[in-house]
Amino acid sequence: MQVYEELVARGLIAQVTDEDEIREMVNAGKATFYIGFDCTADSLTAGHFMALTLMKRLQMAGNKPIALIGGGTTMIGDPSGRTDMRKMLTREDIDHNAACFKRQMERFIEFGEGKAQMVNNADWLLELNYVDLLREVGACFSVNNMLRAECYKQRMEKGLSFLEFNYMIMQSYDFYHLFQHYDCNMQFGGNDQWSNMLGGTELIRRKLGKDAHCLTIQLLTDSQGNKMGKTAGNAVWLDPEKTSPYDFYQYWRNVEDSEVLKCIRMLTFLPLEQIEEMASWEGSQLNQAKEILAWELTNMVHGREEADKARDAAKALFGGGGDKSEMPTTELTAGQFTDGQIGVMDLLVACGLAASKGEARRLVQQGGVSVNDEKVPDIDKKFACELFTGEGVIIKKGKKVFHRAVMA
RNA sequence: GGGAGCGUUCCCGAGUGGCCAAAGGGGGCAGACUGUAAAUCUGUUGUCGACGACUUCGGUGGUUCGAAUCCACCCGCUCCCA
Repeated sequence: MQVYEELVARGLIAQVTDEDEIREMVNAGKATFYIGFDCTADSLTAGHFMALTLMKRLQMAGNKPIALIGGGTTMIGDPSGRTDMRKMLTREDIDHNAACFKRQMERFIEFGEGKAQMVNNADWLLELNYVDLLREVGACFSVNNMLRAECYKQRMEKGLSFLEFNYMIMQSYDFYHLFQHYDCNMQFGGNDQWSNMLGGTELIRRKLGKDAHCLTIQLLTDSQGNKMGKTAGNAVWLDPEKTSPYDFYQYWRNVEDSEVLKCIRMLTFLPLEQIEEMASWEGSQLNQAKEILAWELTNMVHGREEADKARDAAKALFGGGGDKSEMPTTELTAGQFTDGQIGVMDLLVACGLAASKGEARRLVQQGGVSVNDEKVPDIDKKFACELFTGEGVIIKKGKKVFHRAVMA
Protein backbone atom coordinates (compact mmCIF):
# COMPACT_ATOMS: atom_id res chain seq x y z
CA MET A 1 0.00 0.00 0.00
CA GLN A 2 1.36 3.40 -0.88
CA VAL A 3 1.44 6.40 1.43
CA TYR A 4 -1.53 8.21 0.04
CA GLU A 5 -3.69 5.10 0.21
CA GLU A 6 -2.48 4.53 3.73
CA LEU A 7 -3.42 8.06 4.77
CA VAL A 8 -6.87 7.45 3.39
CA ALA A 9 -7.15 4.10 5.13
CA ARG A 10 -6.15 5.65 8.41
CA GLY A 11 -8.89 8.22 8.05
CA LEU A 12 -6.47 11.10 8.13
CA ILE A 13 -7.47 13.02 5.05
CA ALA A 14 -10.20 15.60 5.25
CA GLN A 15 -9.97 17.75 2.12
CA VAL A 16 -7.66 18.00 -0.86
CA THR A 17 -7.41 20.43 -3.74
CA ASP A 18 -6.55 17.94 -6.48
CA GLU A 19 -6.58 14.35 -5.36
CA ASP A 20 -5.01 12.72 -8.41
CA GLU A 21 -2.18 15.18 -8.61
CA ILE A 22 -1.44 14.96 -4.90
CA ARG A 23 -1.63 11.20 -4.80
CA GLU A 24 0.78 10.89 -7.65
CA MET A 25 3.34 13.27 -6.23
CA VAL A 26 3.19 12.02 -2.71
CA ASN A 27 3.37 8.37 -3.69
CA ALA A 28 6.33 9.07 -5.91
CA GLY A 29 8.08 10.80 -3.02
CA LYS A 30 8.44 13.95 -5.07
CA ALA A 31 6.55 16.42 -2.97
CA THR A 32 8.05 19.23 -0.96
CA PHE A 33 5.42 20.23 1.52
CA TYR A 34 5.11 22.42 4.54
CA ILE A 35 3.08 22.50 7.70
CA GLY A 36 2.88 25.65 9.78
CA PHE A 37 2.91 25.80 13.55
CA ASP A 38 2.00 29.01 15.30
CA CYS A 39 3.84 29.30 18.57
CA THR A 40 1.08 30.48 20.86
CA ALA A 41 2.39 28.50 23.85
CA ASP A 42 5.71 27.21 25.08
CA SER A 43 5.02 23.60 24.18
CA LEU A 44 3.51 21.62 21.35
CA THR A 45 0.25 19.83 22.01
CA ALA A 46 -1.37 16.55 21.08
CA GLY A 47 -2.92 18.32 18.10
CA HIS A 48 0.46 19.35 16.77
CA PHE A 49 1.63 15.83 17.34
CA MET A 50 -0.80 14.53 14.76
CA ALA A 51 0.59 16.98 12.22
CA LEU A 52 4.09 15.82 13.07
CA THR A 53 3.16 12.20 12.51
CA LEU A 54 1.78 13.15 9.12
CA MET A 55 5.05 14.84 8.36
CA LYS A 56 6.90 11.74 9.38
CA ARG A 57 4.73 9.40 7.35
CA LEU A 58 5.36 11.46 4.25
CA GLN A 59 9.03 11.82 4.99
CA MET A 60 9.33 8.06 5.27
CA ALA A 61 7.85 7.85 1.80
CA GLY A 62 10.61 10.03 0.45
CA ASN A 63 8.92 13.40 0.46
CA LYS A 64 10.59 16.51 1.73
CA PRO A 65 8.98 18.23 4.69
CA ILE A 66 9.36 21.80 5.80
CA ALA A 67 8.30 22.62 9.31
CA LEU A 68 7.37 26.25 9.44
CA ILE A 69 7.44 27.96 12.79
CA GLY A 70 5.09 30.88 12.88
CA GLY A 71 7.22 33.50 14.55
CA GLY A 72 5.65 36.07 12.25
CA THR A 73 2.07 34.84 11.97
CA THR A 74 1.83 34.47 15.73
CA MET A 75 2.27 38.24 15.91
CA ILE A 76 -1.13 38.45 14.18
CA GLY A 77 -3.04 35.53 15.68
CA ASP A 78 -5.19 33.14 13.71
CA PRO A 79 -8.90 33.85 14.22
CA SER A 80 -10.01 30.55 12.61
CA GLY A 81 -12.77 28.91 14.54
CA ARG A 82 -12.36 31.13 17.53
CA THR A 83 -15.07 33.20 19.15
CA ASP A 84 -12.75 35.77 20.65
CA MET A 85 -9.48 37.42 19.84
CA ARG A 86 -6.31 35.79 21.01
CA LYS A 87 -4.24 37.39 23.65
CA MET A 88 -1.52 39.43 22.02
CA LEU A 89 1.87 37.93 22.64
CA THR A 90 5.05 39.91 22.90
CA ARG A 91 7.92 39.40 20.55
CA GLU A 92 9.95 37.89 23.39
CA ASP A 93 7.26 35.35 24.27
CA ILE A 94 6.97 34.33 20.66
CA ASP A 95 10.70 33.88 20.25
CA HIS A 96 10.82 31.84 23.42
CA ASN A 97 7.93 29.66 22.27
CA ALA A 98 9.50 29.19 18.86
CA ALA A 99 12.67 27.93 20.51
CA CYS A 100 10.64 25.47 22.60
CA PHE A 101 8.81 24.21 19.51
CA LYS A 102 12.03 23.72 17.70
CA ARG A 103 13.50 21.63 20.47
CA GLN A 104 10.46 19.37 20.65
CA MET A 105 10.21 18.90 16.91
CA GLU A 106 13.83 17.91 16.60
CA ARG A 107 13.17 14.96 18.83
CA PHE A 108 10.65 13.69 16.41
CA ILE A 109 11.53 14.66 12.88
CA GLU A 110 14.95 14.37 11.34
CA PHE A 111 16.23 17.71 10.20
CA GLY A 112 19.35 18.44 8.22
CA GLU A 113 20.92 18.04 4.81
CA GLY A 114 18.55 16.29 2.47
CA LYS A 115 16.12 15.72 5.29
CA ALA A 116 13.48 17.93 6.79
CA GLN A 117 13.94 21.68 6.94
CA MET A 118 12.85 24.13 9.53
CA VAL A 119 12.03 27.72 8.73
CA ASN A 120 10.56 30.61 10.67
CA ASN A 121 8.23 32.98 8.89
CA ALA A 122 9.42 35.81 11.13
CA ASP A 123 12.41 35.87 8.78
CA TRP A 124 10.38 37.22 5.90
CA LEU A 125 7.09 38.47 7.32
CA LEU A 126 8.59 40.91 9.77
CA GLU A 127 10.54 42.59 7.00
CA LEU A 128 7.50 43.39 4.92
CA ASN A 129 6.62 46.94 4.09
CA TYR A 130 2.95 47.74 4.32
CA VAL A 131 2.45 49.62 1.08
CA ASP A 132 4.69 47.28 -0.87
CA LEU A 133 2.78 44.31 0.43
CA LEU A 134 -0.57 45.83 -0.41
CA ARG A 135 0.57 46.47 -3.96
CA GLU A 136 2.25 43.11 -4.34
CA VAL A 137 -0.41 40.78 -3.00
CA GLY A 138 -3.26 42.86 -1.69
CA ALA A 139 -4.74 43.18 -5.14
CA CYS A 140 -4.99 39.39 -5.38
CA PHE A 141 -7.38 39.02 -2.49
CA SER A 142 -11.09 39.57 -2.75
CA VAL A 143 -12.48 40.90 0.48
CA ASN A 144 -15.85 39.57 -0.58
CA ASN A 145 -14.46 36.07 -0.79
CA MET A 146 -12.52 36.38 2.40
CA LEU A 147 -15.60 37.39 4.30
CA ARG A 148 -17.35 34.30 3.09
CA ALA A 149 -14.56 32.03 4.31
CA GLU A 150 -15.65 29.37 6.75
CA CYS A 151 -12.91 30.22 9.20
CA TYR A 152 -14.35 33.67 9.85
CA LYS A 153 -17.96 32.52 10.22
CA GLN A 154 -17.98 32.52 13.97
CA ARG A 155 -16.36 35.90 14.03
CA MET A 156 -18.83 37.68 11.80
CA GLU A 157 -21.21 37.95 14.72
CA LYS A 158 -18.85 38.67 17.54
CA GLY A 159 -16.56 40.91 15.61
CA LEU A 160 -13.32 40.49 13.75
CA SER A 161 -10.52 43.01 13.99
CA PHE A 162 -8.54 44.11 10.97
CA LEU A 163 -5.44 42.67 12.58
CA GLU A 164 -6.87 39.18 12.59
CA PHE A 165 -8.52 39.59 9.22
CA ASN A 166 -5.02 39.85 7.79
CA TYR A 167 -3.97 36.49 9.13
CA MET A 168 -5.09 34.74 5.97
CA ILE A 169 -2.96 37.06 3.89
CA MET A 170 0.11 36.38 6.00
CA GLN A 171 -0.36 32.63 5.78
CA SER A 172 -0.93 32.88 2.06
CA TYR A 173 2.21 34.91 1.74
CA ASP A 174 4.11 32.14 3.52
CA PHE A 175 3.05 29.60 0.94
CA TYR A 176 3.86 32.03 -1.87
CA HIS A 177 7.27 32.62 -0.36
CA LEU A 178 8.07 28.93 0.17
CA PHE A 179 6.83 28.10 -3.30
CA GLN A 180 9.32 30.52 -4.80
CA HIS A 181 12.31 30.01 -2.55
CA TYR A 182 12.02 26.43 -1.34
CA ASP A 183 10.30 24.70 -4.24
CA CYS A 184 7.48 23.92 -1.91
CA ASN A 185 4.26 23.15 -3.77
CA MET A 186 2.07 21.63 -1.11
CA GLN A 187 0.74 22.70 2.19
CA PHE A 188 -0.68 20.35 4.77
CA GLY A 189 -2.48 21.24 7.94
CA GLY A 190 -5.47 20.74 10.19
CA ASN A 191 -8.87 20.95 8.57
CA ASP A 192 -9.56 24.21 10.36
CA GLN A 193 -6.85 25.73 8.19
CA TRP A 194 -8.54 24.97 4.88
CA SER A 195 -9.54 28.53 4.01
CA ASN A 196 -6.19 29.95 4.99
CA MET A 197 -4.45 27.34 2.89
CA LEU A 198 -6.59 27.98 -0.15
CA GLY A 199 -5.64 31.62 0.15
CA GLY A 200 -2.08 30.55 -0.57
CA THR A 201 -2.84 28.44 -3.63
CA GLU A 202 -4.97 31.25 -4.98
CA LEU A 203 -2.20 33.77 -4.48
CA ILE A 204 0.32 31.52 -6.21
CA ARG A 205 -2.00 30.99 -9.13
CA ARG A 206 -2.65 34.68 -9.56
CA LYS A 207 0.88 35.90 -9.08
CA LEU A 208 2.81 33.10 -10.74
CA GLY A 209 0.22 31.31 -12.79
CA LYS A 210 1.23 28.01 -11.22
CA ASP A 211 -0.63 25.32 -9.35
CA ALA A 212 0.03 24.56 -5.72
CA HIS A 213 -1.86 22.07 -3.58
CA CYS A 214 -3.34 21.66 -0.15
CA LEU A 215 -4.32 18.71 1.91
CA THR A 216 -5.95 18.91 5.31
CA ILE A 217 -6.14 16.26 7.96
CA GLN A 218 -9.20 15.36 9.91
CA LEU A 219 -9.25 16.94 13.34
CA LEU A 220 -9.29 14.49 16.17
CA THR A 221 -12.64 14.81 17.88
CA ASP A 222 -14.50 12.75 20.46
CA SER A 223 -18.01 11.36 20.10
CA GLN A 224 -19.48 14.73 21.11
CA GLY A 225 -17.54 16.46 18.36
CA ASN A 226 -15.21 18.19 20.79
CA LYS A 227 -11.57 18.51 19.91
CA MET A 228 -9.54 15.85 21.63
CA GLY A 229 -6.25 16.53 23.32
CA LYS A 230 -7.69 18.69 26.01
CA THR A 231 -8.56 17.99 29.60
CA ALA A 232 -10.88 20.43 31.30
CA GLY A 233 -9.93 23.11 28.84
CA ASN A 234 -6.23 22.48 29.25
CA ALA A 235 -4.19 21.08 26.44
CA VAL A 236 -2.36 17.79 26.67
CA TRP A 237 1.21 19.01 26.25
CA LEU A 238 4.19 17.21 24.83
CA ASP A 239 6.51 18.90 27.30
CA PRO A 240 6.98 16.49 30.22
CA GLU A 241 7.19 19.45 32.59
CA LYS A 242 3.70 20.55 31.61
CA THR A 243 2.05 17.15 31.16
CA SER A 244 3.96 14.35 32.83
CA PRO A 245 4.52 11.15 30.85
CA TYR A 246 2.23 9.44 33.33
CA ASP A 247 -0.59 11.92 32.75
CA PHE A 248 0.03 11.78 29.03
CA TYR A 249 -0.28 8.01 29.14
CA GLN A 250 -3.40 8.24 31.27
CA TYR A 251 -5.06 10.65 28.88
CA TRP A 252 -4.91 8.12 26.06
CA ARG A 253 -5.59 5.20 28.38
CA ASN A 254 -8.90 6.88 29.18
CA VAL A 255 -10.29 7.67 25.73
CA GLU A 256 -13.84 6.56 25.13
CA ASP A 257 -14.48 3.09 23.72
CA SER A 258 -15.88 4.48 20.53
CA GLU A 259 -12.72 6.44 19.77
CA VAL A 260 -9.90 3.98 20.51
CA LEU A 261 -9.59 2.41 17.13
CA LYS A 262 -9.85 5.73 15.40
CA CYS A 263 -7.06 7.11 17.57
CA ILE A 264 -4.83 4.12 16.97
CA ARG A 265 -5.35 4.38 13.24
CA MET A 266 -4.76 8.08 13.07
CA LEU A 267 -1.96 8.52 15.57
CA THR A 268 0.18 5.42 15.75
CA PHE A 269 2.47 3.81 13.23
CA LEU A 270 1.22 0.30 13.89
CA PRO A 271 0.57 -1.56 10.65
CA LEU A 272 -3.01 -1.40 9.49
CA GLU A 273 -3.36 -5.19 9.43
CA GLN A 274 -2.55 -5.32 13.11
CA ILE A 275 -5.05 -2.57 13.83
CA GLU A 276 -7.76 -4.35 11.92
CA GLU A 277 -7.39 -7.34 14.21
CA MET A 278 -8.31 -5.13 17.12
CA ALA A 279 -11.44 -3.95 15.37
CA SER A 280 -13.33 -7.01 16.52
CA TRP A 281 -12.53 -6.42 20.17
CA GLU A 282 -15.46 -5.49 22.31
CA GLY A 283 -16.38 -4.38 25.78
CA SER A 284 -13.69 -4.57 28.40
CA GLN A 285 -11.35 -6.15 25.88
CA LEU A 286 -11.00 -2.67 24.46
CA ASN A 287 -8.96 -1.83 27.52
CA GLN A 288 -6.11 -3.71 25.89
CA ALA A 289 -6.42 -1.53 22.83
CA LYS A 290 -6.35 1.53 25.04
CA GLU A 291 -3.15 0.33 26.67
CA ILE A 292 -1.60 -0.17 23.26
CA LEU A 293 -2.66 3.28 22.17
CA ALA A 294 -1.36 4.92 25.32
CA TRP A 295 1.92 3.06 25.26
CA GLU A 296 2.59 3.69 21.58
CA LEU A 297 2.02 7.41 21.89
CA THR A 298 3.96 7.81 25.11
CA ASN A 299 6.77 5.87 23.51
CA MET A 300 6.86 8.21 20.53
CA VAL A 301 6.70 11.37 22.57
CA HIS A 302 8.69 10.51 25.68
CA GLY A 303 10.65 7.42 24.75
CA ARG A 304 10.42 3.73 25.56
CA GLU A 305 11.66 4.01 29.10
CA GLU A 306 9.07 6.59 30.10
CA ALA A 307 6.35 4.68 28.31
CA ASP A 308 7.19 1.52 30.23
CA LYS A 309 7.33 3.38 33.50
CA ALA A 310 3.97 5.03 32.88
CA ARG A 311 2.41 1.71 31.92
CA ASP A 312 3.81 -0.07 34.95
CA ALA A 313 2.84 2.70 37.32
CA ALA A 314 -0.71 2.68 35.96
CA LYS A 315 -0.96 -1.08 36.27
CA ALA A 316 0.35 -1.02 39.80
CA LEU A 317 -1.99 1.72 40.91
CA PHE A 318 -5.13 0.44 39.28
CA GLY A 319 -4.46 -3.21 39.79
CA GLY A 320 -3.24 -3.04 43.38
CA GLY A 321 0.42 -3.52 44.14
CA GLY A 322 2.33 -0.31 44.34
CA ASP A 323 5.20 0.98 42.32
CA LYS A 324 5.36 4.31 44.03
CA SER A 325 8.32 5.65 42.15
CA GLU A 326 6.59 7.05 39.08
CA MET A 327 3.88 8.98 40.78
CA PRO A 328 3.81 12.76 40.83
CA THR A 329 5.42 13.68 44.11
CA THR A 330 5.39 16.65 46.41
CA GLU A 331 8.13 17.24 48.94
CA LEU A 332 6.97 18.70 52.20
CA THR A 333 9.11 20.83 54.44
CA ALA A 334 9.10 20.97 58.22
CA GLY A 335 7.58 24.43 58.03
CA GLN A 336 4.36 22.97 56.68
CA PHE A 337 3.78 21.02 59.87
CA THR A 338 2.51 22.36 63.16
CA ASP A 339 3.41 20.41 66.27
CA GLY A 340 4.67 17.64 64.02
CA GLN A 341 1.35 17.26 62.22
CA ILE A 342 -0.37 18.39 59.06
CA GLY A 343 -4.13 18.51 58.46
CA VAL A 344 -5.73 16.80 55.44
CA MET A 345 -6.86 20.05 53.90
CA ASP A 346 -3.43 21.61 54.11
CA LEU A 347 -1.94 18.44 52.73
CA LEU A 348 -4.24 18.41 49.72
CA VAL A 349 -3.54 22.03 48.95
CA ALA A 350 0.19 21.56 49.40
CA CYS A 351 0.15 18.72 46.87
CA GLY A 352 -1.87 20.70 44.39
CA LEU A 353 -4.73 18.22 44.58
CA ALA A 354 -7.10 20.98 45.62
CA ALA A 355 -6.98 24.60 44.50
CA SER A 356 -8.26 25.95 47.80
CA LYS A 357 -9.02 24.76 51.25
CA GLY A 358 -12.70 25.00 50.48
CA GLU A 359 -12.25 22.57 47.63
CA ALA A 360 -10.19 20.29 49.86
CA ARG A 361 -12.93 20.39 52.48
CA ARG A 362 -15.56 19.38 49.93
CA LEU A 363 -13.40 16.61 48.59
CA VAL A 364 -12.99 15.07 52.01
CA GLN A 365 -16.61 15.55 52.98
CA GLN A 366 -17.75 13.85 49.80
CA GLY A 367 -15.54 10.89 50.55
CA GLY A 368 -13.16 11.46 47.69
CA VAL A 369 -9.85 11.27 49.51
CA SER A 370 -7.84 8.28 50.67
CA VAL A 371 -4.43 8.27 52.27
CA ASN A 372 -2.47 5.02 52.12
CA ASP A 373 -5.63 3.23 51.04
CA GLU A 374 -7.67 4.44 53.97
CA LYS A 375 -10.53 6.77 53.34
CA VAL A 376 -10.11 10.03 55.19
CA PRO A 377 -13.21 10.22 57.40
CA ASP A 378 -13.34 13.91 58.26
CA ILE A 379 -11.71 17.24 57.66
CA ASP A 380 -10.02 17.36 61.04
CA LYS A 381 -7.87 14.34 60.29
CA LYS A 382 -4.20 15.05 60.85
CA PHE A 383 -1.07 13.19 59.85
CA ALA A 384 2.15 12.98 61.83
CA CYS A 385 5.34 13.96 60.06
CA GLU A 386 6.94 10.54 60.70
CA LEU A 387 4.54 9.07 58.13
CA PHE A 388 6.16 11.08 55.40
CA THR A 389 9.68 9.78 55.83
CA GLY A 390 11.08 7.09 53.56
CA GLU A 391 8.55 6.07 50.91
CA GLY A 392 6.12 8.74 52.03
CA VAL A 393 2.36 8.44 51.78
CA ILE A 394 0.12 7.90 48.80
CA ILE A 395 -2.83 10.19 48.51
CA LYS A 396 -5.67 9.19 46.25
CA LYS A 397 -8.09 11.81 45.04
CA GLY A 398 -11.20 10.47 43.40
CA LYS A 399 -10.69 7.29 41.46
CA LYS A 400 -7.81 8.08 39.24
CA VAL A 401 -5.55 10.69 40.71
CA PHE A 402 -2.63 9.40 42.74
CA HIS A 403 -0.06 11.57 44.41
CA ARG A 404 2.83 10.92 46.72
CA ALA A 405 3.96 13.19 49.52
CA VAL A 406 7.32 12.82 51.24
CA MET A 407 9.45 14.73 53.66
CA ALA A 408 12.05 16.80 51.84
C1' G B 1 -19.02 61.56 12.95
C1' G B 2 -24.69 60.54 14.41
C1' G B 3 -28.14 57.00 16.67
C1' A B 4 -29.47 52.31 19.39
C1' G B 5 -27.70 48.65 22.54
C1' C B 6 -24.34 45.49 25.36
C1' G B 7 -20.12 44.16 29.16
C1' U B 8 -22.45 39.37 35.38
C1' U B 9 -18.86 34.09 38.56
C1' C B 10 -14.71 28.78 34.26
C1' C B 11 -18.39 29.46 29.66
C1' C B 12 -23.43 30.73 28.07
C1' G B 13 -27.04 33.45 30.43
C1' A B 14 -30.98 35.46 34.35
C1' G B 15 -31.00 39.44 37.79
C1' U B 16 -32.61 46.55 36.91
C1' G B 17 -31.96 49.46 45.02
C1' G B 18 -32.00 45.45 50.40
C1' C B 19 -34.80 38.61 50.47
C1' C B 20 -27.76 38.34 45.94
C1' A B 21 -22.04 34.81 46.61
C1' A B 22 -26.06 36.20 42.62
C1' A B 23 -31.66 31.71 38.99
C1' G B 24 -31.01 28.18 34.94
C1' G B 25 -27.94 25.49 31.54
C1' G B 26 -23.01 23.83 30.04
C1' G B 27 -18.39 22.42 31.82
C1' G B 28 -15.50 20.78 36.18
C1' C B 29 -15.06 17.95 40.70
C1' A B 30 -16.88 14.06 44.03
C1' G B 31 -20.36 9.81 45.24
C1' A B 32 -23.37 5.36 43.30
C1' C B 33 -23.14 1.95 39.10
C1' U B 34 -18.84 0.01 36.05
C1' G B 35 -14.18 -2.06 32.53
C1' U B 36 -9.18 3.48 34.59
C1' A B 37 -15.08 3.50 28.92
C1' A B 38 -19.95 5.46 27.74
C1' A B 39 -24.85 6.39 29.49
C1' U B 40 -27.66 7.33 33.95
C1' C B 41 -28.73 9.06 38.94
C1' U B 42 -27.08 12.10 43.41
C1' G B 43 -24.24 15.87 45.64
C1' U B 44 -21.09 19.95 44.84
C1' U B 45 -18.87 24.19 42.22
C1' G B 46 -15.75 32.59 45.06
C1' U B 47 -12.16 32.79 49.51
C1' C B 48 -11.32 32.16 54.68
C1' G B 49 -9.90 30.85 61.41
C1' A B 50 -16.99 28.86 57.92
C1' C B 51 -24.74 28.89 61.79
C1' G B 52 -20.08 34.17 60.72
C1' A B 53 -16.62 37.24 57.93
C1' C B 54 -14.33 38.89 53.51
C1' U B 55 -13.80 39.69 48.06
C1' U B 56 -16.62 39.59 43.17
C1' C B 57 -20.96 41.61 38.50
C1' G B 58 -15.78 46.13 32.33
C1' G B 59 -12.88 50.66 35.01
C1' U B 60 -12.89 55.11 38.10
C1' G B 61 -15.57 58.34 40.98
C1' G B 62 -20.56 59.72 42.97
C1' U B 63 -25.89 59.32 45.06
C1' U B 64 -27.84 56.21 49.20
C1' C B 65 -28.43 53.70 55.83
C1' G B 66 -27.66 50.08 51.69
C1' A B 67 -25.56 49.35 44.62
C1' A B 68 -24.55 43.94 39.95
C1' U B 69 -28.91 47.19 39.93
C1' C B 70 -29.30 54.68 40.06
C1' C B 71 -25.87 59.02 38.18
C1' A B 72 -21.14 60.93 35.73
C1' C B 73 -16.96 60.08 33.09
C1' C B 74 -13.79 56.46 30.90
C1' C B 75 -12.57 51.64 28.38
C1' G B 76 -14.16 47.59 25.18
C1' C B 77 -17.70 45.41 21.86
C1' U B 78 -22.28 44.80 18.58
C1' C B 79 -25.97 46.81 15.28
C1' C B 80 -28.09 50.90 12.12
C1' C B 81 -26.87 55.56 9.45
C1' A B 82 -22.45 58.32 7.29
